[in-house]
This record gives sequence, structure tokens and C-alpha cells, in this order.
Amino acid sequence: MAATIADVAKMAGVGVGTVSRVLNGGKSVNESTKRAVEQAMSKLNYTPNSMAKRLREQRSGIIALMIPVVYHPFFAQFAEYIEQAADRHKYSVLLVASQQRVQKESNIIDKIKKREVDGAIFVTHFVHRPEEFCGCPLVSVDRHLADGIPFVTSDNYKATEKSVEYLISKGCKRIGYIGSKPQVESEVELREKAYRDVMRRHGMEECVVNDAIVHGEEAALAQKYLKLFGDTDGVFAAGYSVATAFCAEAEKQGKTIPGDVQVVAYDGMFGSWSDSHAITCVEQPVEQMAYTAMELLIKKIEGKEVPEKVVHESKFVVGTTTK
Amino acid sequence: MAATIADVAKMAGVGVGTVSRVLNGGKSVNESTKRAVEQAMSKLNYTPNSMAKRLREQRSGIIALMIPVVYHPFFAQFAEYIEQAADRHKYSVLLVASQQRVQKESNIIDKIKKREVDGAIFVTHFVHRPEEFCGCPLVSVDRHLADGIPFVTSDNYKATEKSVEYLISKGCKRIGYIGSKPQVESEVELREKAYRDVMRRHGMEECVVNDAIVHGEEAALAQKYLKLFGDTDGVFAAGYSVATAFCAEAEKQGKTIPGDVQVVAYDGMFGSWSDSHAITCVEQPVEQMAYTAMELLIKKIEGKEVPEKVVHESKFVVGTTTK
DNA sequence: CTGAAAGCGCTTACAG
DNA sequence: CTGAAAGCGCTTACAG
Repeated sequence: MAATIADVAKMAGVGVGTVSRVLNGGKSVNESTKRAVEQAMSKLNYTPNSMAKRLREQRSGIIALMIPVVYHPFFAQFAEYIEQAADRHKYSVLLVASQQRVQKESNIIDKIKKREVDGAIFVTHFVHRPEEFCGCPLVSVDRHLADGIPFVTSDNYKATEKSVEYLISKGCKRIGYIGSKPQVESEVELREKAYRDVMRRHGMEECVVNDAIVHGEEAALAQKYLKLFGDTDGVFAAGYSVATAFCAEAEKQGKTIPGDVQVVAYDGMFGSWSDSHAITCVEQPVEQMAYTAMELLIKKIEGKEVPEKVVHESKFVVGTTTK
Repeated sequence: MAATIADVAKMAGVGVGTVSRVLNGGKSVNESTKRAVEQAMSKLNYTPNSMAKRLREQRSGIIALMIPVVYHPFFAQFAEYIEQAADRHKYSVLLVASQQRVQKESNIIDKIKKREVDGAIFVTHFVHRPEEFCGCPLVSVDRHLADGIPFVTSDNYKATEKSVEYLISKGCKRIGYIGSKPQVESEVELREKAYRDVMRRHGMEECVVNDAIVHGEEAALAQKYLKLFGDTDGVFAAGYSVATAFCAEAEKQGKTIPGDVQVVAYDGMFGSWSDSHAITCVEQPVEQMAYTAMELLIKKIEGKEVPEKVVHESKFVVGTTTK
């Protein structure tokens, strides 16, 4: 079996405490003892056992990342940055994809209670009873989950406002909104609100299709929109999947973009992920959001005070779907 | 602090061993004792501590998944399925994205030695010294890493052969190969070999651009190909990124697809991820590969015998980039 | 600087 | 069926 700290101690002729001390920095250890211990360690090919260390220190050094799915540009990118941020802070990340099953989301809370992970970052679309989270170190994205659980988000309202104003400045006379409505209270709702406010301000009719759909129903949503508002010459699509579906569906029906209809999307096509023509879009500050989420979580884990909400500014990127 | 098994035992008026027994199935425990224990557990809001359990049982219940990047269709999809497979087998998955840094790949081996994880699935492009892996439970994808480390792959040779033959059957007279050459021995090399064999068999010239590039250099690679072999009327693109880049670059240069040049890709566009026109492609059996990888790994962890190599058949999907 | 001991929270033979 | 004890492999006061 693998060598333990006791084996090392015996071979070096010292106590286990001393071995532990050289393991953890080697401060207040005599140079020659240190050398002897190190020699024994390498001779025995010793590797300290994390499970023991963690049990003793009462921390796992792992955080959980819960996302609905991995196979989605936003979540994949978010996961990528979370992993990097965690790495920088000496944490590992446990990946959980809920596949839209509420049960799996609750499992994470269990993992925290069982001390399998020290905390979790929650990107979720489900309703949970606030009591369920009872004091667990948690951070959320785009959503206020419960009191005491901070969340990070992008400037949904302002970015949408800007997008719609942009369509107007590009000559659109009739502008619609297509989105997949979140099933829970979420910052994402501000997108619709911003759109409606701009319409009102300009005395333009509000053309909204914003249904609560699940992944996979985007094409049907786009069809519904086109049936109702096929005459719009500008469209704000409130998310990646919906934007993709809308463009495909519109072109299928013989419309040209941006000739017949100009499109601005929240989330765009995430750069090189796709080969699509570049959609004019609001690019979420995914990297910053991830880094902040990680920092907030660590503060929560360490019992420090954190703000309830952090908003990061997104970027407006002009592509080829507007004139 | 959180209640421990000792607290429960005291409250229920039994020994900790008994509590442990009801925790683990409740077999050979008297019904009434069991009830008493369960009552105490719920009254104390008791949750067993995984770290202690694991230290005692000498298993972490976690496997690591190492991929170059998350933000890539193949890897994201693979991660998704690995997570599902792990879940089914009662394992959690630790996500590590190497970002092409060899150091981070080695870190995983450390984590195994430190018993932070029970094993790992390695999707990697780097060379490692075989000794480094010394007996660790490992499974690899598309690559023979070292003796005793099984790997899963798709039928690279056959699928490529079929693709190139398909181009020929569709009237292509001059067919090229564009790919990003793996920097290590890998099954992926069979793609080039298959292409060359078919060319030879048909007495056609071999037009190959297959350089060892890193992510991000695909466009330059495509440009190089077009400069050298702009006259080809058929192209086999040996991977997702390269195919994407080639199509974009070809269209930029005024070529039509499939009019001027027909394209078949290894990996296609991964269904709904992108809004691209459907590329004719070899679809890797990602789900099966992931499931098999997980099963092989579990067997390795349990010390069972496993095959050195498992090949899964891929699917040929006709899209709009061929006639 | 260093050793012996206690303890992190479990599980598992071992007796009874 | 059940309790007391040993032990998983560490770290951390506590003495010296």
C-alpha cells in the first residue's frame, strides 16, 4: 500500500508531527531534520492523503458548479472560466449538469451538507424553497435565489435598452421581442421590461412573444413569432438559442437579414464556437461574471460579508444582422 | 456546529456503531432501535460527513475529467455524457480544463495519488512519460497513453475512408485533406492514412495540409490550404474547428459550397449547437464513447481486467455541403 | 525545534 | 441485535 505519514516518520526517525510540519512549509523545523524527512518521503514515494487532511481541516477544497447543461455556449464558457478561477484559488470544481431535473439541483445542497463540497455556484431555472438552502455557501447567476445568497448578473436592462434603440437608429419602424421567459423570478425579465419601455417611449407597438419553453422548442417559438409579427422589420432576440432559431426560421420563410428584418440578440453566437454570420449582439461579460461568482463564493465560505448583487457591464457588438 | 454521529448516538441512547448501521441500510438492526435512531437524526438535522466516510472507506467517490477546453462542442458534449454516466454510477466528476498546459495535466495524476479522486478520464494532446501514470486508474480517449491504460475511440479509419469515397461518388475529381495534426501518437492519425490510401487506390493526387497547430490558428491553416490546393473540388476536413474555418475561408474567397467545392467533415457541427448549414459529416458516437470510458474507468478502479481499446462506430450524416 | 497525544467523523471486525 | 474499541491518515495545540 501507499506510504503514510507514519512510515515516513519511522524511516526518518522523527515524530509524525515533524513530518507534518515539513509537509506544510517546513517552518520551525531544523534544516537537517527537514532533509532527513524529505529523503524518507522521496525514498518511500510518499504522497500525503487528501482525504485525511481534509477531514482534519474540515474543508474539502472543492466547489460545485451547477449548470442546466454543459452543451451550450454560455454554460460551457462559464464553466471554463469558473474552472480557471477555482484553480487560481486552489479549489477544484465538481461539475453537475442538472439536465433540467430539479432533483439533481437539490442533490448539490446535500453535497454541501455532507461536506463533500465547500459551496456551490448555482445557475438554475427552478424554484426552490428558501429553507432548503439553509445557510449553505451559495452564489447564483442572474437570479435572486434567497436572502443571503448573492448573485452576479449582467446589465440586462441597459443592454437591452441600448439594443432596441440601436434598431430604431438603423431605421426599424416596427420592432418585436422574442424570448424564452424564465420560469422563475430572474434578472432576465428585465430584458422584456426594457424593450417595452423603449417601445412606449417611442409610441411604438409592443410585439412580444415571450413564452416559457424548454430547450428544443425554440423553432416553434420562432414560427409563432413570425406568424404573429411577420411584418416586423426589427427583432430583439433575448438569448442565444432563440436568436439562432429565429434567424434560421426567418430565412427559411424567405426573409433576408438584415434586408427584410434586422436582428439584435442577447448573447450572440459566442465567437468562434459557430460558423454563423456574426449576429449583432449583446455580449455578456462571461469571464468577469465567473470570476466574481467565484470570489463571492469564497468569501461566503470564509464567512465574510458579501454584496447581495453584482452587475457587470456587457458589450455591444455590431455584426452583420443589422444595417 | 453540525451534529455528528456521536450526538445522534447519545440522543438515541445507543452506540455509534448502531447509528452507522442504520445509516448504511439498517440491516441487522432492531426495528425499534432503528426508529429511535432515525428520530434522533431528524431531530438533530443530522447529515453524515462524507470526508470521514471516505477516509475510512479509502475511496473518494469522485473521478476527474480532463479535457483541453470546455468551450468546444466535442468536449462539452463529452463532458455532459461523462457527468451523466458518473451520476448513474454514483460518482461525482471533477472538471479540469488543461487549457493546453501540460502542467495541469500532470496535476491530475497528483490528485489521484493524493486520493482526491479515484481515477481520471484523460482527453489530452500532450506527451507524458509513461512512468508518470504508474498504476493510476486512467482511461484515455483517441489515444494509447501507456501500457495498461485503456482507451476508447471511434472508427477513424473506416469513417474517413467512407467519407472520401463518398466525395468521389459525388463526382469530385481532385480531393484534398485538411487537418490539425495531433502532436502525439493518436488514432486521429488514421484519418490522414485512410485518405491517402483511398487516393492511392484511385490513382488520385494526395493534397494534404495537416499541420500541428493550436486552437485559434485554423483560419491560417485554411488559407494555406486554399493557396496550395485552391483547385480541389472536394475536401475532407479532419475535425470540427478546421471544417468551420475552411468553409468560412472558402466562402470568403468567393467559392460556393457545394457548387465549387464539396466538403465532408469529421465531427460536423454537433446538431443544434450552431446555426450553420448542415455539413456533411462523420458524427462521432460521443455518448457511447463517454459511457464506455466511464465503465472502463470504474473497472480499472475496482481492479478488474479491461480491454486495451474499444472502438465505437460513427455515423455518416449527409448535409448540404455535398451534392 | 520536536515528540506524544488527542481528535477530525466515520466504519468495521470483535465480543457479547 | 448491539456496544466498546481500533483505526483510516492527517494536523494541531501542549509540553518539553
